[in-house]
Amino acid sequence: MHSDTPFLISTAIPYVNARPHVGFALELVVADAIARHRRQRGREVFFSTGSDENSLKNVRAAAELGVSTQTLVDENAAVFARLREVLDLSTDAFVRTSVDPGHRRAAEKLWRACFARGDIYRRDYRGLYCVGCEQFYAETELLEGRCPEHGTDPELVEESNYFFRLERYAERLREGIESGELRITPEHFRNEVLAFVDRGLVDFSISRSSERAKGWGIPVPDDSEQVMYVWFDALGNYISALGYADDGEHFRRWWSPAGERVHVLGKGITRFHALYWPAILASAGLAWPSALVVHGYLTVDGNKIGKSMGNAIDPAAIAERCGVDALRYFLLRHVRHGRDGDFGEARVWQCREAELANQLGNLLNRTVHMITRWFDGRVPTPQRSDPGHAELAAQVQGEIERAFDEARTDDALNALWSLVERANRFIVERAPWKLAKSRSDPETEAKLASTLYDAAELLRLVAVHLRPFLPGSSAELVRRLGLDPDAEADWETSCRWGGLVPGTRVRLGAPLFDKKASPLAPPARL
RNA sequence: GGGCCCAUAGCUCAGUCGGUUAGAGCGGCCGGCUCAUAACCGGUUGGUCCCUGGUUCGAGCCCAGGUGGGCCUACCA
Repeated sequence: MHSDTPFLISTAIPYVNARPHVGFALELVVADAIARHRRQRGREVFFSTGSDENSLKNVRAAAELGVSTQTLVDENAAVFARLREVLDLSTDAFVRTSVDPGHRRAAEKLWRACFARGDIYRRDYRGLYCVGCEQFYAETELLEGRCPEHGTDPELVEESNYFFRLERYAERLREGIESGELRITPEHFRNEVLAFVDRGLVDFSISRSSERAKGWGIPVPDDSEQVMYVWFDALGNYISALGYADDGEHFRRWWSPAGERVHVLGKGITRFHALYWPAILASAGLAWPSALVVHGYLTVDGNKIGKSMGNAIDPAAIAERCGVDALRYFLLRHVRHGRDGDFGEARVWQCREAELANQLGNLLNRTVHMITRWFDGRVPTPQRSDPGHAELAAQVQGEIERAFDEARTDDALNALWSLVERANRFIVERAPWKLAKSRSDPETEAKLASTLYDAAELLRLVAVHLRPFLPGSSAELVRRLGLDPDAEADWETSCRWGGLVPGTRVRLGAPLFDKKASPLAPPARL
């Protein structure tokens, strides 16, 4: 893989009818870790996110609050955009579908391209429509003829909409997914999509009457009576972020078949990304995404997250109390890739204390203290490093690379943690505090020096690998080891054992993860 | 109604192709150590593998039927 191959990564763009909750923080953080990891390995990365503002749900939410739709959307989009700082994200673009001029033009251009291909046609449609839900229901979905959400009688609505010829792309989609042209991870979501294709794909509606949409949304080109179905315009954000509307150099570079194009999304919208979106792209003569990374949903203390449940946790509040890195750490290690996971502030505190403070923070502290005390704060020269350490370094690097290839951040962190565990065990085995009592013996002195070098070098490797996950803590770790966090380093070189130069001056400092910060004393039993 | 996913230790989860005594981390308990943030290290405790039936010499794993939870459900087939 050439280092100049472009790597594009995106999150889905959420509705902004309410404030963000931790579930979306998971998606952002997973995408961010992947983006940072690829940059670290020398790739050029473009990481985009944004907000889906043309949804009818936003219109409804605004009406309930008695504010204009644009006002609601502006305010909430700002809160989502602020997550960049709150969650320490490395995003390069934030697309706002209701205000970015480039987005509207991109959606129009995409529509026209599909239309020119003959994949968009008009058809009469009649269905049972619930005004409360703003959506159509099949008869079988109704409960005793009534809306399952509201218990009201649906209206029989008849209108003419535009449709996309999905059926035409069924075989093309199946082949692309089976061959891995479009990778879907984890595999069980790929299987679900293929099973869905097997049952037959039918054309889908891509517009609504302007009246039903309350005038909100992007008008269909050359037909002001209709607005685009929100999914058509929302999916387009991935290319409007790159400047598709102007077909400039930036767009051609990043949405190029030569690079990688990865979408990170929640399991609920897999179908839109695995079928509708590639079909639209194929119709418009554009490349497909190369991979979909599908994540599961979070529950909170075992309960589904919902506004009506009043348990929509604000990720900013968690980051404020526990620290961004503890939140990122929990989401990236303790929520398994592609699976649902349970979130709770007590869980974050618990792993912050047990793993971040006790295992990692204390490892740094004890190592720096010993070097300061016995070697005047300078990393000693090792006579002979433990040969197992170079081997471990290579093994961990390989495991992390393989895990990231499949977006398994949890496994990558597990692999990384074996370095932390190894270092703590190694220190106890060597018992440097005993060696320090017989320093007049050259053999003992050499052993002491080698022991502390190895501990510090293991910590350097931890910092290298921790960087995509906990960028702030990684940088601080690097500073404590007396190195420059901003120094650019080649991936292979930085992963190799022995990078720490003897004589480097380490720095004492406040605990990396201060346990006194925990409000939960004692930590909750889980 | 249909499609799909999940269920293994108190908690979070591994468990390969069906193969001997079902594993890890966290928590609990006991011990060691004193460099360190009362941290660290070792040992140990802990199981109705959701239920019922089937296939098999042998099932956590395969098959059928249930139970519980989750996601999707399109002009429906």
